[in-house]
Amino acid sequence: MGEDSAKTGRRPRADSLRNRELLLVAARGVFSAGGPEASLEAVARKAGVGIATLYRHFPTREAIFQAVYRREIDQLVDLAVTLAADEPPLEALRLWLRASIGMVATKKGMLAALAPAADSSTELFAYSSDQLNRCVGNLMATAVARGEIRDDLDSEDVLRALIGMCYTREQPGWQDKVGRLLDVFVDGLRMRRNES
Amino acid sequence: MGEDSAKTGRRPRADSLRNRELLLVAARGVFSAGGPEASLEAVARKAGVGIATLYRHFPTREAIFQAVYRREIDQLVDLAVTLAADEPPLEALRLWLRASIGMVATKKGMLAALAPAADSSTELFAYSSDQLNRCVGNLMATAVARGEIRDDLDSEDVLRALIGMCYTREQPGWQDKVGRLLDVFVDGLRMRRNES
DNA sequence: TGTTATACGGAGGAAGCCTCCGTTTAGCAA
DNA sequence: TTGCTAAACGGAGGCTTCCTCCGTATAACA
Repeated sequence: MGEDSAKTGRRPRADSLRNRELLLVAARGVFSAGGPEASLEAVARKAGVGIATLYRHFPTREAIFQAVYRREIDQLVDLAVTLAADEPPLEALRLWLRASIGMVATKKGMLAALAPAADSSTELFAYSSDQLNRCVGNLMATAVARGEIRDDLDSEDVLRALIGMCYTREQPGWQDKVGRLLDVFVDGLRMRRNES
Repeated sequence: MGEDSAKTGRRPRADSLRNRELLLVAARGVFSAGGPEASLEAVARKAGVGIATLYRHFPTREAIFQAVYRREIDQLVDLAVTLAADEPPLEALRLWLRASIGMVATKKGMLAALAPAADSSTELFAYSSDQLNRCVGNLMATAVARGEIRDDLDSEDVLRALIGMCYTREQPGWQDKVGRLLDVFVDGLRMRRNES
């Protein structure tokens, strides 16, 4: 598989990289929709590869979860940077929180799934908490500096609100509902200045 | 099945009652050991009945979980009463907490398993919280009245300690470890009077 | 002791888990 | 380009679990 080929100096095969990518994308979709119980065969099917290919890239259920989750975190970090550059501070925060809903959907499954194997996953969990706090903290700091939002909350408060809202039981369409709740929440963060 | 036979006035069959009992006992054992993922077929095997019998008594996975859990709670309530009558207050509390470990082992699985179906299970959850708090509260009150333990903790604190300790990751033999931790905790509750 | 509602057991089809193995293909060197 | 080979691929197949259906057995009642 990909990692091993590094030993021999030969470049990893293009199809291997491509399939790994396809699997991660498929897994994200499947796990977000169906939780961590979702079948690995469904992931392979959605990715359009054989089941053996999935197992070759990710020997255990946990392995593919971790890979998906870590990538989600990294993408959120990138997104935070992009939004901070391109959007007004408050809007950046709002958009970032909305984008995070999908991540929490995946993660919710992860928490249960990762529980058995403590070692590697607690490390990943610590890493992710750290990264997310940093993102929210930066977005908030900018908005506070511009006087756009109140300054008496910290990043952990906001993250807690996000996660708490996502725990509204998963009816069909829950992600939209949470999105709306988040908009209201962000609106509540705003400094009231000169409103009619 | 058992419930339905009430409609016709005919008494429920003895074998039906017996099998239901066997299934509950077996399920308790299987779920405690293996979490809620444990196979229902394993439960039926352990109970020595056919798989269809299990499904007849408990049409869904959730149904058997709820039945097991509710029974656990009720047994703990009874145990609290018995211990309060038969043992010195502090010892009663200690023994009750130790007995609770098994319940938490079952429940840990339940929380995850019940999550999908919110309605019935939140009711059960509220019921159980209430019952357990009452038990601990009574045991503690007696011990406090006798001056055996400190009086600056309430029943929720102690329950939280119990549950928190049980979340030490499930290595083989975790129940024993938690038992020892609990003993230490209970020892910490004691009033220090005249020790050498 | 006979009748019948009731419950029982297990076969069996569907789906998932994971492994093994014959086939294909991408990288590299000639 | 061509050929070699490590590397990756797909899917069959053995196993387990889920859940249902149905023929058989038996407990309750008359």
